[in-house]
Amino acid sequence: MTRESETESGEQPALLPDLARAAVRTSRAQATARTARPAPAVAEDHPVARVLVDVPLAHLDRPFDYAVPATMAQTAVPGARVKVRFAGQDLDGFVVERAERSDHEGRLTPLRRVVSAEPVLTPEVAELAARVAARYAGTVSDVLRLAVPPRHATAEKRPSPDPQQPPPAPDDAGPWAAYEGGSAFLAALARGDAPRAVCDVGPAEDWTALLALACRATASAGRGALLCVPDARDLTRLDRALTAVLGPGRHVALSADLGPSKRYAAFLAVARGSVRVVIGTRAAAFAPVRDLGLVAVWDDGDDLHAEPRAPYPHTREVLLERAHASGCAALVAGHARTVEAAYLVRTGWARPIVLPRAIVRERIRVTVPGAADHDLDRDAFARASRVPRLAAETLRRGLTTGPVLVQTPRQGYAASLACDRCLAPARCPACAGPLRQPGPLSPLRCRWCAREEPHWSCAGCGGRGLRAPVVGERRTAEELGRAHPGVPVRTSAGETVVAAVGPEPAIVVATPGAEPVASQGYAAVLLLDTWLMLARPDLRTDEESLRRWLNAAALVRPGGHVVAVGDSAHPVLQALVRWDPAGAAERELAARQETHLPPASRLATLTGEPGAVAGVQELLDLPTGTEVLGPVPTGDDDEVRLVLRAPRTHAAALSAALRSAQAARSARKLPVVRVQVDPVALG
DNA sequence: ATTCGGACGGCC
DNA sequence: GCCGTCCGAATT
Repeated sequence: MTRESETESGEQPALLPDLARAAVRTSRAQATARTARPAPAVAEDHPVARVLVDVPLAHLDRPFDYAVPATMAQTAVPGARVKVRFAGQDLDGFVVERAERSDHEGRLTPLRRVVSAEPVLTPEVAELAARVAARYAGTVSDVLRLAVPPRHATAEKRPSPDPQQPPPAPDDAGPWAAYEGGSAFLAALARGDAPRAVCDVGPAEDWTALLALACRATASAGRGALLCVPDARDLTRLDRALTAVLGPGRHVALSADLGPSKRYAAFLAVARGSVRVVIGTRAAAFAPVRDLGLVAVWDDGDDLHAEPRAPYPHTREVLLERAHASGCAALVAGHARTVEAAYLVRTGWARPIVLPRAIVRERIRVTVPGAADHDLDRDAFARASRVPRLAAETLRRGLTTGPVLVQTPRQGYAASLACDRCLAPARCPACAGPLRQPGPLSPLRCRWCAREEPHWSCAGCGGRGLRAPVVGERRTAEELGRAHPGVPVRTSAGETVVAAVGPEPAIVVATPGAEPVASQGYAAVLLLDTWLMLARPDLRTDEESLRRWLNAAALVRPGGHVVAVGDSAHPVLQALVRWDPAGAAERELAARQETHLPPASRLATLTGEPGAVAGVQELLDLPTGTEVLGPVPTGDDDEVRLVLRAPRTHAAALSAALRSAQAARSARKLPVVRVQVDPVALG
């Protein structure tokens, strides 16, 4: 600190004697120093380093040229981390290119220091970061912070393992053979081709085996594979499957919760080309896999794939960007098909890979007991609990042969009430919003319009009785345990997620997304209180509900039975009964097209102080056909949100307009706003 | 004449 | 963002 403040008195030459000339300023003291000292030795070959400096400012988000001192000629390689003097401070940056000359008019400041000669930012990833930043109207610096993990010097000193020979191609297509287009996809990968597919993975299927085989086929052609999953639990499972299919040491798992040292060591093994098959959570989408042959994403509807930090890129989009740029193969796989995946199929970019209907029917039977079941129930347990007779019987029968999964919505998930006779959600007569009871003795109140409703009666059946439908996994477990003495009950929810259960009979109560895998599949699966999930006031409720039910139901063993408790007329439950993820996604895609929502349109939101949002809006040079909605108060602080929608043909222009408006604001020292392109939720 | 501070422009 | 420069106002 004292040193910095002394620069003016001419101590800089003493600090960096051989660089004094390049670091010249107009001050007389330094001018004297310049003539007194020998010229700095600059690298003979490619003396210019183009550097991406880690500055958060939108208008400075471009490479800056620096002189390469001769001492750094060999270490300041493209991809290396460096320290540079920028705006009077020492900042981190990456060399992206070495050049013979610079377009910069003025004198080039020398690089201050090469932090490490390890080329951690490969040209492909630098290019990817630029494309992702452009798509999401953000800065390259922000993307690089997501793409390159923090350095760990000790991990860097250790060598990475030697690269291995490609494994042999799979002997046969294994589980892929059952799928229409499955064997052809696998064979194309093994040939080193670049097939692109959307795969609706069927029920009672080990998806990790499918993905591991795709990796092996790709690796057998001598190419790299990159596969992203939503969370650590999926990663552990996939890790095991890859070890089984590829053998040990041929792949690596990248995830933030490895800790800094292991994480960086794994990253380096990838960057150095020691390992060519990479699996990981969302940050791994940027992994510098050599000679990329396949990118794949599992369960792309899971919102964990949406990065919460600016510029909020989505794993699927990052991977597809890589597939576009490198021309490699791509696989979007899940039990559910997202609207975005449906769009890839619709445009012909990807081919669908599906399980023939006949095989689906052999593997699973999904039933939604009609409302009549509830009325006819004589079984006191079935009436008192939320489990109609058919579900209770399925549970009982399942328990004679193995574990039964009971999915129940999370407590407090949608704290609305339901009619205790017909189970319809209690709705406000004025606005149809969900009703809730703030306290045990307080009157009902609408969550949307806040109207009090002391004399409610059910619009459907006229019933006056209410139940608090959110029983929660704990009470569900207690109820079921009492009804089945001697059967072990296990709960998996929230903090205490159970990864797997064995084949012995047990009641496994889980909240959505926390379902343990059963080693031999569940004998049966019950989905309780499905209307609660559907009652969530969210735009993507239907898709998200179906995805969670398909994921839970898929855990049955072949020939297993699934009972979903809810309104059998509801289109989402019908899609579940028919096991039709593709049809549901196509219908949703059509609806989104009509309402000009992504993926058929490009949507962006601007959030911030009203003045800042208005300021950015004024600077926007929007492409023709852009709709401007709002601004509308968000309810948080004093912030407002502006929504922009452009036809897909103008998607790039919309992002570009946003970026340049933000840059213009930033250059004028005015506050920028939060920009989200195609946000997962509008909230 | 000298010092202080706030605004502004540039950042290689 | 931060630093350096410039210029006007306050201070000796």
